Amino acid sequence: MAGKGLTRDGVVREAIGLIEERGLQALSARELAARLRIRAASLYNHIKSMDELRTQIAFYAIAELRRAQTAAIGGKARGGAVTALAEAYYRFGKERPELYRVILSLPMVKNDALQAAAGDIVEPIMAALSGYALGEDRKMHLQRVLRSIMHGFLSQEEAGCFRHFPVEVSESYALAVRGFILLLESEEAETRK
Amino acid sequence: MAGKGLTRDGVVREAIGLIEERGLQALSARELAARLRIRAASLYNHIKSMDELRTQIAFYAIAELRRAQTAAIGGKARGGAVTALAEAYYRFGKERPELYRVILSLPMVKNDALQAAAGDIVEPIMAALSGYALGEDRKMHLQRVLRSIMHGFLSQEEAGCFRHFPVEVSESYALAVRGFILLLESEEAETRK
DNA sequence: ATAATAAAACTAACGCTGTTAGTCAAGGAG
DNA sequence: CTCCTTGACTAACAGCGTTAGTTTTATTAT
Repeated sequence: MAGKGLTRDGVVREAIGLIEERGLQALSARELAARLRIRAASLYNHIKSMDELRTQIAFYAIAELRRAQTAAIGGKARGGAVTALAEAYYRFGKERPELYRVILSLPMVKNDALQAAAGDIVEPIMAALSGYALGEDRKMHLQRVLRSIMHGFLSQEEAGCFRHFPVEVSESYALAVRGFILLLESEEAETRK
Repeated sequence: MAGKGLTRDGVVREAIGLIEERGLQALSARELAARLRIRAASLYNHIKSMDELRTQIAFYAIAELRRAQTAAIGGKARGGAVTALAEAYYRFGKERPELYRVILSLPMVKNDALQAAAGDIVEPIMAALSGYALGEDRKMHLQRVLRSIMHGFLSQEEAGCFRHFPVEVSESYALAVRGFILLLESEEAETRK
């Protein structure tokens, strides 16, 4: 091995650090290279392209989000699990905004492996719904609904759409989650009948 | 007046055409200029910057979305109005995907006037909810919820998150809307009590 | 220890991006 | 007819990601 002991993961980690510190749009080849005390061209000994790097970062972001959600539902069931999951999702968006931005910016990229990874977020949600007596298809539909609510809410708050009206944002979110649980119970009753 | 009768609105319109034809990321100063049979630098006689142009495009996109929603709820009330609104929103995302992408990409930009315009989308939604007996604050919360559902759903579908599971996407959306109406009725009952 | 090898750094350059400065030509107003 | 504004132009800059080709450096084998 030659060089400065720099590894591919080290580059990714430095990129994440840069993003969390100075924002997603501050990530550039030259800026990242400077942080690593390297010239921009040398980055290409470790990564294939900046796009691939961004994909790698997205993998990390998705894994972190998934971890937070899985941890949140531990030991809980039904409404409690759903509420905890939704809160964990929200907290992630708030505490690591730049990392969450990476996930928000995914629609722009078209990458099969990444889309599959994004599907990983499905699992904890399905787990949270497992306490409800629902068919697999129904559960899948409902999982999409919950994901839409959480993702949509954070997107809009990030965009500043909620800023101009003087009613509590957290209350709106709680209401949304409550509505989802209502739907869950209604669907469960429908299934049982 | 000198030049080729080119106006600021003409530039914006050409940019929208370019975006709808070749995609949001195909929009560049030189590409747009070429379409107008002009050099890139000459664009700056009509627009202040590419960012300002993008903002202008976003204004248009938001106005169009709002128009579609307002038209959809015409003559309808309560559940019918909400369903029609949600369908119109979904259809807009499907029929003019690149224009909708512009709205999706808004979070990245921080622009006060634009955020205010984004608030315009509130109006038709509030109108759709007007048939329900709800306090103003409650209505505002619920408007946020519906917007989150619609926006979140299209975001995720755009991102390809729904692609890997063989259950109908439109059914998931219909379920989400049904759930929202359930919440609406529940909140109305709460208010009346 | 020294020579060979492979990894990782380097410099230089290309084509792309948005943008500014300075110039020139053409149409309308006094 | 002249003035002057308007909108086009050319030339250039700094930044971006990226590639090719070269040199350094660290490890391994002799």
